[in-house]
Amino acid sequence: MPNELPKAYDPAAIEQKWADFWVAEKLFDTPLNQPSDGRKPFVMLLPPPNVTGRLHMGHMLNQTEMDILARWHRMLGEESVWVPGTDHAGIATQMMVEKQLKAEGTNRKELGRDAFLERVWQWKSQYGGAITTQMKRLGASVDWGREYFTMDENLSNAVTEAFVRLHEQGLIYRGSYIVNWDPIQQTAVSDLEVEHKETVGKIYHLRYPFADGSGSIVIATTRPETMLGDVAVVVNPEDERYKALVGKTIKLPLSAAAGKPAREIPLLADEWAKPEFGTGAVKVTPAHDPNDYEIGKRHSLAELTIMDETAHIDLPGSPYHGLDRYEARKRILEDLEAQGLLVEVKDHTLAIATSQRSGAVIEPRLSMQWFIKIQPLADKAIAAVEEGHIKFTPPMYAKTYFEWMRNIHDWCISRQLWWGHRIPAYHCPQCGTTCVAKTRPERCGSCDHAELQQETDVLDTWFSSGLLPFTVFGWPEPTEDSAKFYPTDLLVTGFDILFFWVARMIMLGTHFMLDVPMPDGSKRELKDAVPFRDVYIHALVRDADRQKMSKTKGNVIDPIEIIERFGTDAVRFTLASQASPGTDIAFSEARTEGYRAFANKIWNAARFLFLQIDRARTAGYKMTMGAANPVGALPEITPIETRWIFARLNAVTVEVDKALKEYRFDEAANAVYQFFWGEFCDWYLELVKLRLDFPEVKEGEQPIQNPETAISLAGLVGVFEASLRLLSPFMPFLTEELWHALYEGKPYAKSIALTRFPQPSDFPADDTAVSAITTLQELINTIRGLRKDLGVPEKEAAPILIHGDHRTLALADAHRDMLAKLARVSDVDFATETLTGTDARSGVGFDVRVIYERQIDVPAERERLTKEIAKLTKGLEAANRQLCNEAFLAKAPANVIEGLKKQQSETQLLHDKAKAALEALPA
RNA sequence: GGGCGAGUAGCUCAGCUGGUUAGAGCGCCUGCCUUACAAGCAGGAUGUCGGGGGUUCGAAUCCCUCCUUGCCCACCA
Repeated sequence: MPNELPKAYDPAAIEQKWADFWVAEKLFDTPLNQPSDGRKPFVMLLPPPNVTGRLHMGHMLNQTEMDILARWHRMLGEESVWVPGTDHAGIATQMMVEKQLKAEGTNRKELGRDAFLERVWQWKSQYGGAITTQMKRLGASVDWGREYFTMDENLSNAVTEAFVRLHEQGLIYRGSYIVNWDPIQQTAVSDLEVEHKETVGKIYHLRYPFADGSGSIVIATTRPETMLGDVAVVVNPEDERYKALVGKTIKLPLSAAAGKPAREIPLLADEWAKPEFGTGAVKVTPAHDPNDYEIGKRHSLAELTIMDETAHIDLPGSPYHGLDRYEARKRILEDLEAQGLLVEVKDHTLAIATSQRSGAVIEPRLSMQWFIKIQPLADKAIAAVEEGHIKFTPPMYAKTYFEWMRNIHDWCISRQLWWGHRIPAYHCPQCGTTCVAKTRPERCGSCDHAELQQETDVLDTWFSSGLLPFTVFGWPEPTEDSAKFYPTDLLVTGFDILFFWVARMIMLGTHFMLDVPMPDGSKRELKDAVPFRDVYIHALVRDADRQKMSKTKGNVIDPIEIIERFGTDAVRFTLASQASPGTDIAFSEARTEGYRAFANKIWNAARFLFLQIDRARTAGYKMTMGAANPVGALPEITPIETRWIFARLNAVTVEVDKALKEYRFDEAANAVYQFFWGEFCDWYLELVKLRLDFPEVKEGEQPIQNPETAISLAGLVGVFEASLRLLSPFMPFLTEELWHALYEGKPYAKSIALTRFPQPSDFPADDTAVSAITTLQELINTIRGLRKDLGVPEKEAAPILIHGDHRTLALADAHRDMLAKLARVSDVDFATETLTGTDARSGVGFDVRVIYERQIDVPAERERLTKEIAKLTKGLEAANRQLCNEAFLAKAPANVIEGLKKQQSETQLLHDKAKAALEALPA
């Protein structure tokens, strides 16, 4: 029997069961490559977590938001397709396995490329599923039938295809350029993978003597070790101090190597040198600094590489050969000082570039890399957002996006790693030609050599993930899925990958999909080439003190641990209710406790309901549970509170619908919370108890059925069932459990997730009922407050005397039972005159007196009334000021004036009554 | 150096396309085990909306300025 629910809600007892059920039953799977069935699809791509990842609160927030939307759209009857997958995460995964190897006393080079890759796959099959297992525990309603891994064969083929096409289109080039070099990973990384850290370092002024012995020039540098690679010194052509010296030759200190004399380098003029900075003279090291590289190009200078891949000096014959860069710096400074060439050392704040993954200080390095010529892609990506084909929420992120996109640099896509998509380029060892092809060519196209070697570099992980919105649907093949599901509707993600991923998807999506015709064969336009139509950027989840969560601070909240304590639904609700766009979430357990209480409230409301159902059955009432259909008009005899709660349900569904359309998860969550707790539980359940009278059926007697009771019970069940459906996108576990319990294991659908989401049109609005209940609530609240101040004991009933307008009196008269139940009113009597005095209080349409012998606390009442009068006076003054203002009356809209007038007269009334009450107080 | 935000009750945050007397949750105070729920019920207190100036009939909301604070981007030796 359903009423045998435990008294308190225990999420741990039910959640795993439903999580398993949803996956096992493939409830959220959609058929692959089927022609459209005419339904509107709702398509989202889950931002693929790294295969090495563990679930954190950011994931949980992301998945909660996406799941609310996926479930909502699904319940609206749309084909909700939410594609999950994991990213191979080149650097992260390779690091993970290399760490293992190190512990075993070996390394990847010893193992060799093939064996190493085998190890990585082995690692992946063993540990790679951790994060998806955690996702399943969250109840994310993703389509597991479409789960992918970015290194899957089909996706890898698509990556190759994309690379080859870009190369054919002249958008990929290879060349020797200065890149951000990570000396620990020994790979190039893109600009985005570099973090700049403000650090107080030193700036050194070094004296470079002229070769002719005619003097010297002092240069400034923060990296003195790079002087070994200097090929020139430049000064600004307008710099009066140095104008005359330009053209002189410098004898570069410390550059003498075994058997070789010191190198001589020229002093040149270049705009780059800013007279006001440092000494105004800049040393030029083209192979180890991006600016110097440019200078070098302008003056056709040599590019002298002096460091190896591990940032050790690589200058055979030099005394510094083999030294680590910092050791070399130390030695060089010592040697310069010994020669009297170290002029000055000053503190200097600079932004040190470090590698995001390894933390290594980036060493700019000249090396052969692959790049994407980004401008043509960026142009389309900018247009897509400018023209409104992609909408950002919150909109301010569009500004950030434009800012970055308009200052974009070519993207270095090659990585000197082993784990990843290997670049489909082939080098001829004989003639040195490189060709790009989908498959390995038999022979070199230039010299016919037979043994071409594939490029050893792999692609930046973000290259493949940037293609996902179309590759997951089968691109480059023209599939039904692609026709139906591209563009996806929405991307939900964090701002941290706005450039890494979002921007790249937009660039690659608009680029490649523009070439794919529309399902009807027509040419695709930019608006349909975009990878998604909406981007919702969510906040960062911080700890309760607004601190960023980090391992070093030890304030990381583990979602799995927290859901074990509070239940997944409570944690989801916490995140949703805080998810106000543009604001970070300070995750506090206190709040989660509050929502656990909410879950418990729902649970207990269900217990109450089930108890009533059992009582009704015992009394011979027939119960039908199928309430998921529109309610339509209510029968004549339907009591007012049931009319009211249906009208409220109508209003709250409007609110939720509006909020979710705007991605206002907080507003949606607050609306359902307020409705369920503040209205359904606090008022409706209490009121409906008055109708639920089930007399005991004696042996042999025919049960007597009260139609009002029957309709109330049906209303109660109907509203509760609708509430469960309304709540289910937010709290899928609890609602699934209770919904199945309500139908006693024989529900009309396999899951509440497959039912219809409550719609405004399902529930009749009823202004009369709403205003009646509102007035009764006001009356009850007034009586409750008065009783409290009079000191009437909680349990004791007291009679009231009421005076007021006809409508209010009629309501009070007709609903004495409500007053009795909710305000402990023992009897209602009517007065013909205004009621004042210490035991009376006024509402807008009434005065009410509670008859009770104990006198009120006069000083307390005086204080209360004084405060109230002050507040009313303030409001009154404000209103009067406005209403006496000609300009206001002339310019303000009519409805505002009307509203103010009405409010003014009501306030005046309350003010006068309060004033009278105060004056009536005994001295 | 450039860009984008934030400052509202003790705490975390709504409200900000200007319009009635600024809200919620948590916390706090008081009284209640009222047979769905003490993870509960009822009642209560709490804010010159960061400071200053301006626009307007009307400003938490728009503009200027200052203060405090966060984030992103950046090749200044």
